Amino acid sequence: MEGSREGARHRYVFEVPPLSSPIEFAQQEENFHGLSFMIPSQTSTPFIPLNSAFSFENPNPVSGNEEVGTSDPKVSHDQNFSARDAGVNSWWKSSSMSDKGKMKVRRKMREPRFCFQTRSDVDVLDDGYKWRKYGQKVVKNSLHPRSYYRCTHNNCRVKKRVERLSEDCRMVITTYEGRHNHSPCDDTNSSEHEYYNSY
DNA sequence: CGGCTTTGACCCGCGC
DNA sequence: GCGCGGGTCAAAGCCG
Repeated sequence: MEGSREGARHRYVFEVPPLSSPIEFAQQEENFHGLSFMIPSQTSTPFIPLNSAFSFENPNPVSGNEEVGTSDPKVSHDQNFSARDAGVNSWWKSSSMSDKGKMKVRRKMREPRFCFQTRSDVDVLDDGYKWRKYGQKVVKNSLHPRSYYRCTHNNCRVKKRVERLSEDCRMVITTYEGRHNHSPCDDTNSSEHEYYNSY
């Protein structure tokens, strides 16, 4: 089962706001690097995050408490999808493990992170990258478990969390963390430049 | 057979 | 100090 691949076989039902396309928003947010991987230059697998809620995280948080806001009040309030529920713990952890079950280095991570909300029948949206699931967890205030994915590309530590809204199981919250050091749909070819150097 | 998912356990930060 | 909640690991099993 490969979610990301499976996603390509399904049709997403995005709710497209007529005015503010996430794409446009994305292109204006040059600073936010994590987003670039959401917009593959090749549209062979048309992943377009045309969702009703699309949010960025300030890559340079003022207080250290990153806010994950969304344009959808459902998410930011009802679902409490704040920085805390978006997994603030992950910022403190590095995946480098030296020994079995022992974290070697734990430090605040400054990985770019953003989340968005889509209406989809599948959990894992096909964004052109290959993801491997490494965990699933039932979280509080949510009827649906949260899934944890990691990019399978070599040395790419981008992670994402996927969870469904408890009140509307068709709505999927995807939170990306980190940025890819390679191109989408290009796991085998190593052209790693355009998404890497400007952050 | 290799890669992926599943799932229970473990670890850590935070709130009380 | 303790318990809770969230994130990650890793063994086992599954599947192409």
